[in-house]
Amino acid sequence: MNDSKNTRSRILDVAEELFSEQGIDRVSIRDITAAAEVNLGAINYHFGSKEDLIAAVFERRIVPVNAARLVALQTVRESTRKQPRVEDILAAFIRPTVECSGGKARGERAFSKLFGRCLSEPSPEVEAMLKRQFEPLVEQLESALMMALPKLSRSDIFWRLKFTFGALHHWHLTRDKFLPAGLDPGDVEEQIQKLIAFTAAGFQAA
Amino acid sequence: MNDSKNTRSRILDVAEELFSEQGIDRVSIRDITAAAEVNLGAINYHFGSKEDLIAAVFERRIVPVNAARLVALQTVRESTRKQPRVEDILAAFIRPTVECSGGKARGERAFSKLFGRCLSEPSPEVEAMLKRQFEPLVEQLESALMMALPKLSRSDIFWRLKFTFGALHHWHLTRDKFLPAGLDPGDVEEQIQKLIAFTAAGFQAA
DNA sequence: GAATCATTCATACGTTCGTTTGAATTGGTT
DNA sequence: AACCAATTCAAACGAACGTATGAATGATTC
Repeated sequence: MNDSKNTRSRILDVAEELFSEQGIDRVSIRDITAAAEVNLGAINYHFGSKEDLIAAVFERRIVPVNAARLVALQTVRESTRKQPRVEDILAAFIRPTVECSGGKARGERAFSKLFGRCLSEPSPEVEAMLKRQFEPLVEQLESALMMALPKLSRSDIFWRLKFTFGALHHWHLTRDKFLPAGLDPGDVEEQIQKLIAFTAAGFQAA
Repeated sequence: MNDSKNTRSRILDVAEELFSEQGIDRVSIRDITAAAEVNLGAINYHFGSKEDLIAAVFERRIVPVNAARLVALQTVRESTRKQPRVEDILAAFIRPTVECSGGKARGERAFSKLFGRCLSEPSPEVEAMLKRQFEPLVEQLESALMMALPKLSRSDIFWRLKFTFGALHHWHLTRDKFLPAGLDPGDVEEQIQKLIAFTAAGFQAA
């Protein structure tokens, strides 16, 4: 068990959790190193700078998620010769964001919030990274949706996809917040099905 | 023309624009006072602290918007004896967020981004303020939606409303970002209609 | 026109931030 | 045992932060 790897990955895990909980700007590298029980200099040694750590934290999650999305999308396209189902396309887009979180418990929640937060982080570096990571995915998504919904204009596809992004990420970000008392939130699978049903119906609106 | 009022409102305007553009945590009070061309001490003098300024900036916009939403919602309920239309309820929820922005141009964009940002700000103070400002509105919204869609469970209403929140706020936050080249974004009215149509269809999903 | 109040101003305080430095420590190789 | 590269460590750096202070300035009232 390499000790360096331990330090590095412990920093990544702690940073992910703190970023998820408080947002990037409210977490100092001293917060991270203290919680990870590593030396203050460890972040700059292993990652170079705070910005590089931020990129590493987000990319560690987003890269495999978007890769899984592209694979799932390709599967949908291949399994249907003519028109893919909207639900299947949206499921290919939505499901990997929960399935790639690995274990459950608080690790899952941290990832979920981190993922939800990434689209609302005001940092220009994060925004540039998002654009890079999401561009090919959005392209494939739009193309698949145009096949599934040939009546829709490019503009309609674009905006409805944006609404879907918003619903998905807001769900990730606040799924354990603002819960009214006495309402059973149900399990994750239920919530995902609700989200897919909601957005699929939105796409199929007249 | 009271000079104090000028300073106070100039601070509010500048703070709103900077918060919208960069997020709360990335804007220092020195940024604000410099852009507003007022003295560094002006913020602490007029508002007490940065936290109080933040609250003032958000509440100045959210209070009238949520008030207008409640009025519009009441109008919908009164104009229909039995079942209100889902589209009308959602319009009562969505339209005030653009109509209360006052003038157009960059002022509107600043308000729009500020509004989109408020739900994703990680500050606990902002979150507490949101809960206070949105609780009565959400109550009315859920009640009206249950009348319009009696087949839906409370849980369904809750989650679909959350998805709607996400779509609305993400639209506000990024409506001039990630626009693909060669796509006419259309005007605001078009986009709102698309959003209402999308979410209304989502609510009416089987 | 003197006194009183609200506002503006320049300046400084203490804290926290990201980063750097150079020495100490570790683990593996010869 | 000696060496070397990788890693950890304590300490310090300058910059930026929110806030506080007391003197100047302006307007209002008597």
